[in-house]
Amino acid sequence: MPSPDPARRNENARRAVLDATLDLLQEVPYPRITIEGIASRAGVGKQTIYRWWASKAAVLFDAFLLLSARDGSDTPQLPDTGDLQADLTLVLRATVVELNDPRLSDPMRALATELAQDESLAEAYHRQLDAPLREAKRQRLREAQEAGQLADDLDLDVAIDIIWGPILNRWLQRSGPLSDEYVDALLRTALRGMRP
Amino acid sequence: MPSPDPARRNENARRAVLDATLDLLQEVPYPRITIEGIASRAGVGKQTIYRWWASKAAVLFDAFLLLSARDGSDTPQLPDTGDLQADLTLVLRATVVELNDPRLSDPMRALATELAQDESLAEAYHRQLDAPLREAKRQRLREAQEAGQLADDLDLDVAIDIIWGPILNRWLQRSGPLSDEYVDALLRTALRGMRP
Amino acid sequence: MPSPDPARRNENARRAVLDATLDLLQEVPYPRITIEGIASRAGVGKQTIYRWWASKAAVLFDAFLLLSARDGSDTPQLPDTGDLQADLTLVLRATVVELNDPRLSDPMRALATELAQDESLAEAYHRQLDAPLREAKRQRLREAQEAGQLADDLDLDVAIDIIWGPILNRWLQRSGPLSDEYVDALLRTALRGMRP
Amino acid sequence: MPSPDPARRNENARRAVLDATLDLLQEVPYPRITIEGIASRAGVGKQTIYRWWASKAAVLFDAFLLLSARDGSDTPQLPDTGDLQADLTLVLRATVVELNDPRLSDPMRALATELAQDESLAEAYHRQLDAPLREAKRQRLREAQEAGQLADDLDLDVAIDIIWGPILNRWLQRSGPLSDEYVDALLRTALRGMRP
DNA sequence: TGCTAATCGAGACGGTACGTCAGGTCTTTAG
DNA sequence: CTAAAGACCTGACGTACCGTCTCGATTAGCA
Repeated sequence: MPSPDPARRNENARRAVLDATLDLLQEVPYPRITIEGIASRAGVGKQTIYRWWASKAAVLFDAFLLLSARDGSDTPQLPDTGDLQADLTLVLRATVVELNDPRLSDPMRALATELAQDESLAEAYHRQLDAPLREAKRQRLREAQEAGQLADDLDLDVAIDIIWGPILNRWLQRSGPLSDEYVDALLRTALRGMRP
Repeated sequence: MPSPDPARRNENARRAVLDATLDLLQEVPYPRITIEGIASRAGVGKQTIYRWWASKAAVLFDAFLLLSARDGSDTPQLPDTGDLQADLTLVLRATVVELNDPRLSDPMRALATELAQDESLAEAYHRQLDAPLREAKRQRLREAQEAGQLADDLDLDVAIDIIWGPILNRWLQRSGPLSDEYVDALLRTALRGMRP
Repeated sequence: MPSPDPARRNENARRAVLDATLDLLQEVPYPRITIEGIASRAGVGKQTIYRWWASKAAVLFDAFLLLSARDGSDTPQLPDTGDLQADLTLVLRATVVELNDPRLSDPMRALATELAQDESLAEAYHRQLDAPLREAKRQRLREAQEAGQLADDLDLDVAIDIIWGPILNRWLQRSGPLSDEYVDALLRTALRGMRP
Repeated sequence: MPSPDPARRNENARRAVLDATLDLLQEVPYPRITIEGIASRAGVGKQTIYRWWASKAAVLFDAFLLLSARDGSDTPQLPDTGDLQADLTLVLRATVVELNDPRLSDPMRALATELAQDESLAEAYHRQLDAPLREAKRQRLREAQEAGQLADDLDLDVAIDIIWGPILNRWLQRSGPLSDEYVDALLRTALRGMRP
């Protein structure tokens, strides 16, 4: 039972599957999306999906890779005007807009729930999708640290968690609305703990 | 088509369903648990489940209510030795132990993913399960605030999010290990931003 | 588990069940009639049906008894003008009209299929419903025999089967249309074999 | 929603279903046979049955086609020794043996009750199963007619009904035992009416 | 530039679970 | 104790998808 030869893979079919998945995510709640539905929407045989992807979650994941490659640059970067709080306010407010937009929020939720259930998928996610983003955040904080705006002994990964964790948690668990005021209050308190 | 009369509900059947659900959660990953499986394990007809619960998630939710009522007291409370950081360290370390224990972690993950997908269930969760816990946290912080250990203008809900959000997010997204060191580093930075 | 005491039986409930059954037979094909449907239509508890009847077929049977008692006299009789062929033509044409009328044909079909499947019900049918009718037929033939219109050695039960069997069979198996012409042709040939 | 492509039909599955049906008919009263039971006995998915057959009755019908194709020749024929009464006695006694044998009688009863309830099935039955048999009967009678043993003006279809109808009716309605004596008495009277 | 082997769309297949319906039993409340 | 009501366990219904499989009909890489 040899695994399929990637060289012979039909790129059209691959794109059709991922596009169909993204389309369906706009129309149907993720749990009700089926492999058969994706195949039929993509005009593709079911076997073509089973040949190249291990699970519905794997398709979803690749669809996200495609989406990210589409609108994000390859090496994401946070703005750096020198004013950390202002820059983060900008970034987090933009994030909040995205998280409040069903077109982005629904697919993200789908991926998030798959990550929560599937350890190996979570690993792939953190390596391929989250890592570059996290590195950009870390880089921005490092620059602030080097500029003396953050404490020298601050653990930057903890800092990232403190800044982004509350928002992501509030979003995913629906524990409250995500507003600009919330972002401001969060950043005010969070950053206060990080200054020298 | 009248909805069933709660007065005639068989408490034995209700308990059997919830117990079976909790049992199965120890054995089978939540997505592979089925209504049929619960019914058969509970020695109950499928219709009895469909009569009283709207979905598998609703059963899961009630099972959690039962579980919480079982080992948590009715009005949870955080320890108060006067030393906020020490108390929170204790609490968070205990939380981390729970989150690292599959017996608790797996069911919680199941509920968390359902909350992420189902708005009305999330509402019920926050009202019935999360609210009392959150109130306990708020109460503990308020006492610290009144004792002058926290800034007067601190938004306690934001504070709660900053303290617990990073941990829950890291746990659910599997973005990194949950260790005592992480708890300590998190609390150190988080609380520093909240002091007067 | 004593069987119920017939003396305490509620006649209203009994009639309501049988009437509901007859009503439903006008509206729904017999195989899709359910005990629950009868009970609900009759405004009667399911248990009341299960207490007094052994099966849906038993209810059907009693409904027929009621129906027969209603429009047939207690001791049915065939016309006797002295002209056997004319009398039988009259009777069979009337029978054919009934068998072509869905309002009568459908319930009869229902009973017929139950008889074919359930030996004890068939026995009850022949004893309670068919016997008087058959006796009337036998009586009419006997009179013809005594009047010298039929052979002395003719087995009257065979004669009855030859006269009515083809019609009933054609009706139940739908092997052809039931018309007056068919009745006439049938009677002509059948009776020719029975004359002295 | 196109109907399935017969070219892709799996003959093994088809045979397994029909064989399983015939097997079950030997073991379980027809009304208690279920599609699930057939599927499981045949080692076949339920959907495979629902894909190719419209109802349990349709499966039963095809099983009968198979059975008939098995032991009956393609073009059945009645014996012709020149002595019509002797030939028919032979045939009807054989029929009576079959009708008294549960292995044949039970499935026939099942089909007969379905025919009584389902007009389109009855049509298919008469076209595919009954017609050739009836033609053979008609042919045998025609030859007797041409040999001057039957009246020239005899309607052969009525004659067939008079000969076979009483037996089938007595069998299906269980109105009396089917014995050789009954066959003889029946034939004696019936044929007497048909001679020139 | 054909050969040939893998991929492709299609969809039948053996299964599992779905959510519904009804069967027959049991319990509750009222008369 | 009967009866209406209806919850209960059971099991079958007919449907939807699962993941595997087979079927021609393209391809795409090698010979």
